[in-house]
Amino acid sequence: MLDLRMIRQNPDRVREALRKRGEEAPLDELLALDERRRGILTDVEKLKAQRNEVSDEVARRKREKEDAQALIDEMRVVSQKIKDFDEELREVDGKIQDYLLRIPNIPHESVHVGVSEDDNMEIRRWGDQTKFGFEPLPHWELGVNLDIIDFERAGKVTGSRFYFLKGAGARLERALMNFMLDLHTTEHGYREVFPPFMVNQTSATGTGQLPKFGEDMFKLEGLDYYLIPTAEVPVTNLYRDEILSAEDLPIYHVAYSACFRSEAGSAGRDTRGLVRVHQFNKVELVKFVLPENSYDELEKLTNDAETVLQKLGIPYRVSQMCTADLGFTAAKKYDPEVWMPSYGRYVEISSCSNFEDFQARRANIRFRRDKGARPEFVHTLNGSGIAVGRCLAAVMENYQQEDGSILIPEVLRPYMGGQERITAEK
RNA sequence: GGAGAGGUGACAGAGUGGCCGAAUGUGGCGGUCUCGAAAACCGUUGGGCGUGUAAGCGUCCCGUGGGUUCAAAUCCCACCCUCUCCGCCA
Repeated sequence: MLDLRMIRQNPDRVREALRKRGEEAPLDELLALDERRRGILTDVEKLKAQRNEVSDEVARRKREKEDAQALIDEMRVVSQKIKDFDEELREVDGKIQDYLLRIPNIPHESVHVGVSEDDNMEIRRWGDQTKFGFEPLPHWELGVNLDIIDFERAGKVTGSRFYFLKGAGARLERALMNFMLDLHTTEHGYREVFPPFMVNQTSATGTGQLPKFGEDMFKLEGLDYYLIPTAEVPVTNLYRDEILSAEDLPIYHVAYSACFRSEAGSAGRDTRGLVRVHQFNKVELVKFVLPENSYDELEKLTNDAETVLQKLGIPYRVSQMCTADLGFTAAKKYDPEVWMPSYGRYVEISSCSNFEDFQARRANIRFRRDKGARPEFVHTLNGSGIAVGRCLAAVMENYQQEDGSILIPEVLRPYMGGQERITAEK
């Protein structure tokens, strides 16, 4: 959420920034509401001041056993006026909140302008695209052949876009998760948290999923619980409505969670395999930092995600999102993308963003620079470190052998009981 | 799920209609004292919004949201959360 006072002071700057994202925000209406609100506030607060003063006088007279009836009658009228004003104020406030919660973040000045995802820019590349001396198979065929992924029975048991992992496949998934968590906790300084997989509406609003993107989440019927689309939601909301002290910062958290996405509006896309499913595992990195450090922290965060891919030996590149592809909440965003032989292109496997104070303002996460200083909003960042399901697919495809077996990357072998290769079982 | 108890400032804990944004204690910060420290003593110590260059002024906040009243931490209603006992359960 943007700062209303900032919008009031720089409406043109905000309009221009949003235009770069391809958004038209109805700022005039918002600013009119804001003016209306402040007008009401001035009036109603005057009346309240009067009421407070007269109430004291009533109390005094009662104590002195004097008559106060005239004052009481007078205040009855004033109180009614206050009530009317308050009601109007509530209404206006609600509308303002609604506007503010639907305005996206402002892109950072270092983000290049674009009109679609085609304008995203590759900024670096690691490793060579995997070459095969044979016709490589997509991971969904490899998985079925080796009987380590079962889409068909998942369709029976649940529905489309679900899958079972079996045997070495299930273990490899677990190995990836543990490898990532261990890497980030022991080498990159993140503290592990294991979050709830459901959150309430306030939390989903805090990180920006609501109110605009409710249909992307699964909601529990009759309850104020949403299945999390990413651990970003519970972990960022850890410190909602809190004032941290500057010594606490930066805070780095890493969290494993299952992620649930309805994939509304993506019917027909990536219908096969593990790339686009309703439930997947992800290891997420979340940071709370001082505002002046957040862009350095974004670079480090992205590197931390990339380290996973380097250690696994999977070729990848990093794209910087243009203004049109930042998503609702980010001021700047990098997407590490892995080489996926079946797609013949790089596929997003992480997304590393700096939200500046956009989420912190929504979730009211603040810090105090010094004792007695007034609280400021922290900057929040997060990035996948990394998506486990897509990573499993990338390992399978890039490490497949001509005989249909899959070589296990060195760093995962300790997590696989020393196993070096996945072959058909039985 | 059933029965009961409770949610007040950083923490502990008073306050049951008016001088209570809130006693007192602890902690924090500043000071006196001291070679220094401790102790003791003195002072100070929340957040939001509006207004103002600022100092300040005003207003709101005692789990949340409504209501009663001239006036609510205090009375009423609903909800949320915590704790205890019972039931169920991985």
